[in-house]
Amino acid sequence: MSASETRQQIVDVADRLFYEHGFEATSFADIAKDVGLSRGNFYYHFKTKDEILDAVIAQRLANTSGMLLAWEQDAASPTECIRNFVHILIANRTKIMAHGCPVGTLCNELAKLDHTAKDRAASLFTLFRDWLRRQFVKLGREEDADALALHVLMRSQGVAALAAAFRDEEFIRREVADMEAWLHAQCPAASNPNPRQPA
Amino acid sequence: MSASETRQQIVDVADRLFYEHGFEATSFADIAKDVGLSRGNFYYHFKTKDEILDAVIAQRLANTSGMLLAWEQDAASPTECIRNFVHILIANRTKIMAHGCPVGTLCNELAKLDHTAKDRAASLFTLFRDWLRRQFVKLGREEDADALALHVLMRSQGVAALAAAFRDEEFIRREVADMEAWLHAQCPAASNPNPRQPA
DNA sequence: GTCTATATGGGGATAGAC
DNA sequence: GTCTATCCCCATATAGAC
Repeated sequence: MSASETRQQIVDVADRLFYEHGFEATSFADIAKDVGLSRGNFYYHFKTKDEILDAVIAQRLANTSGMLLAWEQDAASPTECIRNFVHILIANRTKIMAHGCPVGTLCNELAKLDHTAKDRAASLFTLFRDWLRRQFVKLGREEDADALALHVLMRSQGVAALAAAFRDEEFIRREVADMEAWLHAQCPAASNPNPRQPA
Repeated sequence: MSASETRQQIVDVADRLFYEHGFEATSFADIAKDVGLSRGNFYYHFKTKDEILDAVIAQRLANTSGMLLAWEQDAASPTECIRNFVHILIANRTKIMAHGCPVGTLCNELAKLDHTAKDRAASLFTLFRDWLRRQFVKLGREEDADALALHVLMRSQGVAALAAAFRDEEFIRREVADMEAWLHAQCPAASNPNPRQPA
């Protein structure tokens, strides 16, 4: 196998394990085992655990950027864009109930560890924040677009946190519906040619 | 020093360190150092790290119960009670911006570790949930009291998570004010003899 | 590029002196 | 009740053969 392919596999596995069990609790041996690599060979690809974390965050930033850009190109309206974001909670409900929000929990852990990468992890939030702000600007809410973006982010974080604590799928669906109602109330005049049902 | 005093000191220090740095990242040596105890002597008071965690959670449950009970006895109305809860975000803003919500981040970590104590940590949420539900019942919202309670909890979790990621105090104050407006809209007929300003 | 073997350090936990 | 000394395991990280 080529070095780049192996490296990619390592990042993919590390990404998943960091999400499922946390950064600190995931050992090199865990990653190597799932990739099917010896611990020794591991260091050919990554010198330190922090290097893997950097690669994982970089990949998440790239994937998230791509996803948001695609949404912006495909969605019929800014409202539809924001709805897409909110519906991540339902689409990923199983994983969220098991492990929480991938971004929120990582930021949490790195902040407690006072890890050097904590700000880069938080920049994942900034990606969503700026993108949401842009949607609200398009909806004519220039003045409080950033506050609205943070409000949507805040709600999704709260839903993910409680959904994980209580393992309550009905709670997720209820709060997503409430966010859609809130969204509609924020921009009542917004065009909405392709309405989607709450669940 | 008596055994019970030393034990209490250990629990207090562990409580703080678990909050500031997380459960796993806090070592026996860290706790012992802050208490002024040798690692060896430590095991006279607690046999395992999980025992300390149990004691910390038990203490948090007791303290929280006491606080909620006192609020219920002192507050002029259920609305005032809920407002007290929401205002924890402002009262503890410095610590929240640094380390997040003590309950949410602990539940998070224990869930990822699949720790046996994760459900007991989540019961801290249940304490708030049941208490909030009771307040909404008093306000005449029997039918959806639990959903409203979860909604308030959800918002406070979301605010704590983002406040920690962005270190934004203004965001906290804005969202607390928004929650108070929401609360007022939920129970417009509720008596409110002692209104409190948003900040 | 992949392996085995190994160095090094930290953390949980124990034994036993005082 | 407190201490020092120590054991054991696991995790990061390295060296060097293949």
